Amino acid sequence: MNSQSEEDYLKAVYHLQKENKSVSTNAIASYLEMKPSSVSDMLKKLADKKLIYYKKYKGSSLTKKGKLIALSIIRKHRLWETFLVDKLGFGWGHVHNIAEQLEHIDSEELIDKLDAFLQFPKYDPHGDPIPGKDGVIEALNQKLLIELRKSDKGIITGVKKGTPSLLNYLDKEKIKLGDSIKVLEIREFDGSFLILINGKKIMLSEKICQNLLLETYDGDN
Amino acid sequence: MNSQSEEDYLKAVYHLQKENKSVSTNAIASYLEMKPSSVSDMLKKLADKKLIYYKKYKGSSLTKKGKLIALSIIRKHRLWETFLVDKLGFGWGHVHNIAEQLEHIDSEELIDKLDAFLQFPKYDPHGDPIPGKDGVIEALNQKLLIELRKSDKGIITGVKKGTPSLLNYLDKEKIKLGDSIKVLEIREFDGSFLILINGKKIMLSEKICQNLLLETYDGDN
DNA sequence: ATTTATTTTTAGACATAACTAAAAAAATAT
DNA sequence: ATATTTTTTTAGTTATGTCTAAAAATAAAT
Repeated sequence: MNSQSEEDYLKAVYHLQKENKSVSTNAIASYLEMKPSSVSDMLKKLADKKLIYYKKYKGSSLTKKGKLIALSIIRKHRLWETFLVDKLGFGWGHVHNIAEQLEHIDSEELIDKLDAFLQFPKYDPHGDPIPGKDGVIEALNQKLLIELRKSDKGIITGVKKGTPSLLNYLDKEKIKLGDSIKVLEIREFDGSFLILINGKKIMLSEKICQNLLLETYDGDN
Repeated sequence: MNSQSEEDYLKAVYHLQKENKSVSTNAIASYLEMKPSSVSDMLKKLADKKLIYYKKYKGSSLTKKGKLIALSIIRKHRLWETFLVDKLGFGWGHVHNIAEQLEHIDSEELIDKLDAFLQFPKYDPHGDPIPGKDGVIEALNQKLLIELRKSDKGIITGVKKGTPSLLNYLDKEKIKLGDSIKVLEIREFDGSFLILINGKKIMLSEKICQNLLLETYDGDN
């Protein structure tokens, strides 16, 4: 068994690791809000356990074993978030901290039964895919709204950084996962987007567009 | 906030503490499967935090504050057990260890919403009462021995008035808390009871029977 | 190519929460 | 009443996981 702390580190490396590139000690430290020296210590320990590859001064990356553990934590996190929103009626902005605790509960049977209770959801309330028992995670074809051009269409599937202020804003504007949008116009001078959503025209600032994830489908018409 | 460990100790004292009597260090140690020296250390800490009363060599008991915390943990434990059995389909024998972990999740909002989701259950799957938010717990189903009828069974849970003479008498007869008894016969003329306890038949006067508390379970056979 | 700045690691300190072994207090027995 | 046993506490050790401060390695700048 791995400690809660070890699990947090593995998850951090997983989230920071883009395309198998190794992750710097400082990046992990700032992600976890800890000092780099603490991270160094832990990396050594995780390397001893063969959960990460680690070369002094050269950063670290997950081994197969480490990645599987990270994915199982993420699986638990996202299933619990789904439970909190779908069953207990939490707003999607309020569940992260609680799921952060629940993800460390140790019982495979519990997660299997929770999964069944939720009817084997594929995505969590933020639109992030839920890894399977076997660690297989669906990489759906997501783009940031900011990457779209005029006339492109898409379906909102998630947010890049789920800060409460963003989530509250989306709630207020009645923008939710699954909504279809079409880009009507892009303003040169401030990068803001005029979009069509639920039959209404809405202005979204560049900042918002940098954080909205969409599944795009070919939108010539 | 209190650590998981501190919460476990408070819960242990709560469970061991019958009628405000103080609990011995050894009793806590054996309940938690730890060494008495470890318990001593922790008792000092909990006393500093005003969660228990503690006099060296004299045992410990919960303060009002400590008792409220213990009850809130028990509330969480029993709500989670109810969830596991009623919603996830666990057998009631399999839920304890998982609830033991879940009870330490820190979020009042979570517990309130879980309570509502379960439709404010009064008892957990083992039949134990679930304390309310305010720490009010329904007294368990205790009866005086005098209220039982022929063939009834029960487990001794306490005494109504703990006078020395009564306690001495019980000691002499080797009657202690937790002993199972069965009513064999009730004598009309003096109200005395003939009971079966520890495989032996014993006569108990009416006076004694008016002071012995039992948890009864259905005892037709 | 050296110097300077940044990143990372090491070394040592601290808190928590457990342990063992020994001392002290309380309870029991002679 | 004293001796023995049991219970409880103290003192010192250990493991985990954090920290600060200083040293070492790497990266960036002149």
